[in-house]
Amino acid sequence: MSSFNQRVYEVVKNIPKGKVCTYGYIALMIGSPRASRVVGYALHRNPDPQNIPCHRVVNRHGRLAPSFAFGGMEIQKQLLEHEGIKVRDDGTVDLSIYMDWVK
DNA sequence: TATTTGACGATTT
DNA sequence: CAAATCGCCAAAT
Repeated sequence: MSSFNQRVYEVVKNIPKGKVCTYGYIALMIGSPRASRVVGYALHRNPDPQNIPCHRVVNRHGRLAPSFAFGGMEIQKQLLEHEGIKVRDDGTVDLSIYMDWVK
């Protein structure tokens, strides 16, 4: 119980619809501000894709995962737009707008 | 069982 | 201002 991965999973689930979050912030929420790496890796394994909308998680620049996201950035981009999030051609989102829920 | 690496981020040099 | 290094934890080899 209380595994690291579990906490990441819970925080990501807690992300409001139409908003995004960064790996670093999730790490901060679980109590390890420097475990952003582990957060990303935890989502990489994605133990529960049904409840873990990885497409809502971006890096601190608001950029989507460049390597891969469940099939391609295009899909992620569409999912984000589907939630009402504007995604630039670069695959970046305005953290000033979509991250204000934490502030 | 031990070592290496991996969707990142902050700090230090 | 830029580059390099440290920190975090788990999974794969």
